[in-house]
Amino acid sequence: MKKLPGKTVERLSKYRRALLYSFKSGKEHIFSHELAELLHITPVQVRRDLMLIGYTGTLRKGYDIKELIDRIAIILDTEIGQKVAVVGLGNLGRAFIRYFAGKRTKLSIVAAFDANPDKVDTVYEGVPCYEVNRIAEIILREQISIAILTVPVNETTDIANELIKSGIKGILNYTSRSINVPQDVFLEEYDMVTSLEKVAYFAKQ
Amino acid sequence: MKKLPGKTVERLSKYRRALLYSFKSGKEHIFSHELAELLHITPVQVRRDLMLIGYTGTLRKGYDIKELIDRIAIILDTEIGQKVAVVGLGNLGRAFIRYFAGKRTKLSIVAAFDANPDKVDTVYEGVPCYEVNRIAEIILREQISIAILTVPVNETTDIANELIKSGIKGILNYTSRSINVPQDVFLEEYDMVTSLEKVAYFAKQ
DNA sequence: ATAACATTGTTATTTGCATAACAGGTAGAA
DNA sequence: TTCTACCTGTTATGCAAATAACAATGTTAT
Repeated sequence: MKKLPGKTVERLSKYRRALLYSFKSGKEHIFSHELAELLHITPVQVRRDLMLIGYTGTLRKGYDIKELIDRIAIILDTEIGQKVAVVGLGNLGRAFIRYFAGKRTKLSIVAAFDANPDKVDTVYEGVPCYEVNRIAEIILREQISIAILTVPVNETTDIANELIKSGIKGILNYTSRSINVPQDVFLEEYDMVTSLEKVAYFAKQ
Repeated sequence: MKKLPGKTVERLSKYRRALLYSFKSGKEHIFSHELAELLHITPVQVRRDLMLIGYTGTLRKGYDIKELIDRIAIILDTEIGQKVAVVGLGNLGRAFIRYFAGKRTKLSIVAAFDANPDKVDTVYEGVPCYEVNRIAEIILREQISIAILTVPVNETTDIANELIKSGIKGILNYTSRSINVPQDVFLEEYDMVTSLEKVAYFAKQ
């Protein structure tokens, strides 16, 4: 399928979670305005997104929740799943691991890396922590395709290059240092401090 | 001054950090292409942003780093500073507190809240943790205007409403449940799981 | 002196995305 | 039946932001 807009992909992820929640509570069909309300967006936005993935509802009942969940899974997931590594086992890295622990999704965190010897060779929520110099080895062995980068800022560039050399396909960079990636590596950067400063700016006066 | 575009505000935050870093290493002037390189954006973008805040460089030396830092501070900061609360002292909340601990900026985290009795009345990195039912009281007493929301998903809505009732001006919501705010409250939402799923989507094939 | 160059500041164009408008269709009521 | 109400799906418009194009200006080299 043709690549979808990034924002649509983000919403699909959110739709799915909302739908799973509704489905668990026994609901079988949902209207665009109901789904929209859960995400605080407009019904038109919902219908437009679903149009893009070619899913079509029924006029009187809206969308079949189970079908739609499956449809989104076809778009977002891969058959065999994707493996993820957390690089930097600080508070942020642990937050990620905790969230995914025990959830059986197609995304699984299978390794963590840290420079601190106290953390190396421990297991956090089922995820083993390796020494950072083993990145290439473990990524290859475990077939990891995605890395979450939560290391201290001055290590960012080196670690990022190591990840790229190791054949990673996607990086989620939470450090405040922007990184460079080749065209075939997808990069998403998010800076918590910047977000807070943005909120502060718009919250004043 | 007229409100700036959100994206420009975000970049101003990043410019400032890069500039502070350059200034510390002894640099006094910087060209748009140098600043651009640090953030991995284009020089045009830099100049356009600086045009919007009305700062003008010199033709041969580029921008005066110190002056520019001060100029950005006028835009982003307030005279007396803004106080921030972290609601939910989990891994994510601690990550935020740690980052700001000891940094003397105009944004200071002055309170944390948590429902867990083991955490209440402890101090993390200099930030006292209060029971969640004291939100209104502490926000008023400490004149807190910004809240970072990192509570478990099912508590999100109630806590958000409590914050709004208490007169908060900006909320940074990291839970996966979207919230509703009145017009005069600025809301920024970020969902780490969605971001990871987005990276996974674009990283496949 | 003047041409070539490097850099800033501004205007114009393009792009991606959200919003709005509307066309189509089915169930139920009158 | 026929009308109304209420959905969905699609096309059209508007908006914000990024990119591109270009005008202005001072510096250096010839």
